[in-house]
Amino acid sequence: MVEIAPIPRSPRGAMLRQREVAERIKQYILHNHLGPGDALPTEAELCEAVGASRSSVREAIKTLTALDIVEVRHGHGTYVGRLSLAALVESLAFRGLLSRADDFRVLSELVEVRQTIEQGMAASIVTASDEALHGELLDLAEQMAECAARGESFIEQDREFHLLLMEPLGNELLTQLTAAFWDVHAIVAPSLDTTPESVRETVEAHRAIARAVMARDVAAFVRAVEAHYAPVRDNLREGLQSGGSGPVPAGPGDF
Amino acid sequence: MVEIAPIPRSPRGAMLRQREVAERIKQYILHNHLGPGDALPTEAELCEAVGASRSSVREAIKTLTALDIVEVRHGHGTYVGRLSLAALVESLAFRGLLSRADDFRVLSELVEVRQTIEQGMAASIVTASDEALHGELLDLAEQMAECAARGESFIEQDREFHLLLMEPLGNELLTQLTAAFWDVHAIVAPSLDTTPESVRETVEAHRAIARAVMARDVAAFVRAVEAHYAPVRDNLREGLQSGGSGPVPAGPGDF
DNA sequence: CCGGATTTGTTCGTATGTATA
DNA sequence: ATATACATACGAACAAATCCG
Repeated sequence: MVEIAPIPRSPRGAMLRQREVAERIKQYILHNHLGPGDALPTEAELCEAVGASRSSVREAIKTLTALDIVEVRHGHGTYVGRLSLAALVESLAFRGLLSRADDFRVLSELVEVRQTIEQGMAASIVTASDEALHGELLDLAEQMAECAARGESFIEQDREFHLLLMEPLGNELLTQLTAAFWDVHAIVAPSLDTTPESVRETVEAHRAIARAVMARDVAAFVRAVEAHYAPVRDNLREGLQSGGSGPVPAGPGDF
Repeated sequence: MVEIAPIPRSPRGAMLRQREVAERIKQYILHNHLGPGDALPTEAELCEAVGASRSSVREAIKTLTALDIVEVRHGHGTYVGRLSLAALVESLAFRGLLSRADDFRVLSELVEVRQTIEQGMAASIVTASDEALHGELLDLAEQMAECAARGESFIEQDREFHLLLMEPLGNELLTQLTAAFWDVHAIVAPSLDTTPESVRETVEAHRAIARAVMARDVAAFVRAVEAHYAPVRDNLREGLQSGGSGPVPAGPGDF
C-alpha cells in the first residue's frame, strides 16, 4: 500500500483544525481592516487559503457566526458580521431559562445589574439629556399609559424608553448592553409583570423617571428607578409559587 | 426514477437545518433539566433523534459550543457547557481589536462601563464587606506595590482585586461580567498602562480603594475608583499617537 | 420571465485521532 | 496491548438560494 502523504496534517501537534481556521479568518479580517458588511472570501477560497476541507472551514465559520463576527447569506456569500451582543443574549437567556425551573436567581441578578447601571448613570443622563429627548421620554410614558388603559402590552415602548435613557451618553457599548439585558429579561420572563398592580406601578415609574430627567433631578431619578425595579423584584420572589411565566417555549418536540 | 422521499426536508418553510437542530438540543437540555457537566446524547444518537446528518448536527453543536451551552471532549462525548460569558469576551475582544486600529473607542467605552458598575455598587460593597475581605484586598494591594517595585507585572493581582470587590454582593452575574470586562480589557490592551507614572498611580489607587472599603467610606470609595480609571482614560487618549499596545497578535499568516 | 453561474446548505461515506475499559 | 466508542476531518455529490444577463 503506497502512502500518499495526506498533507502533514498538523505539523505541530495540538491546535484543532477548525480552531486554527477560525483564528486565521479573524486575522484576515484584522489585517485587511475589514468592517461589518465587508465581503469575505468564498468557502472554496478559504479552503484553499488555509488548506483545510470545506467541512472544517464551515464549522469554523459556524463558530464565528455564533459570535456575530461573520455573517453568512445563503447563496450570496460570507461577510463580516455586525459584531452585536447577540451571543450574550442567547447565552444569558439560556442560563435564565435553565435556572427558571428551580429559582429565578439569574433573572434576579439581571435586574440588579440593570438597576445598578441606570442608577450609576443617573447624573450623566440627567445632565446630558436635551429637550428633544425629554419630549420622547414623556411621549413614550404616555403611550405606555394608554396601552395599559386599553389592556394592551407596551413592551416595545418599554424597551425604547430604556434605550433612550442611555442614548445621550454616547456610549455605544452601554446602549447595546442595556438592549441585551432587556432582551434577556423579555425572553426569560416574557409575561411576568402583568398583574394589574404591577402594570400600574410600572407605568407610573416610567412617568416619574421621565419627569426626573426633565427636572434634571438626580436624586429623584435614582428614586424613580428604584421604584421601577422594586415591583419586578417582588414578582420574581412570588413567581416561584405561580410557576413563573408559563412553561418553556415548547420546541418541535424533545426526543 | 423513483422518488425516495428524502424526508420532507422543511415541512414548514424557512428554518435552516442546523438552526433547528441547535434549537432542539437546547430544548432537550431544558426539558430534561440537565445542568453543566451532564452528558448529552452522542452525535450519532442526535442525528437519529432529529433526523439530520452528522455534518448538520456537528455545525449546530459548533454554534452551541461557541456560546458555552455545550462542551465537547474529544473522544469522550458531548456535555452541557459551563454557561460562562466566554462568548461575550471573545466577541467584545474582537470588536476592540478591530476598532483599535483606528481609535480606542470600544476600549474607552468599556472603561466607562467598568467604572460605572464599581461606583454604582459602592454602597453595597462597603456595607457587605467583612474583615476577611478587607485583609485580602489590602494584601493584594501590597502585593501589587511589591511587584511594581521589582518592575514586575501584577495583572493577576489586579484581576483578583476587582473580582473580590464584587464577591460580597453575592451576584454571580455581576462577578462574571466584571471578569469578562477585565479579560476583554487585557486582551485588547495587554500592555497599555505600563508607563512608570501609570503604574504608580494604579498601585496607589488600589490601596485607596482597599482603605475606603475598610473604613466603610462610600464617598472615598467612589473617589478612589475615579482615581483608578482616570489615568487609564488618559492613556487611551494618548494611545492614538503611540500606536497603541503593539501590533495585532500575529497569527500563523494571513493569506 | 427564464436560465445559467455562483455560492452556501445538506448529506453520505470513509478514514483518522483520541479516550476508556 | 487490544478492542470499543466517540469525536475529528476530509471529499464528493446534490439541493437550495441568489444574482445577472
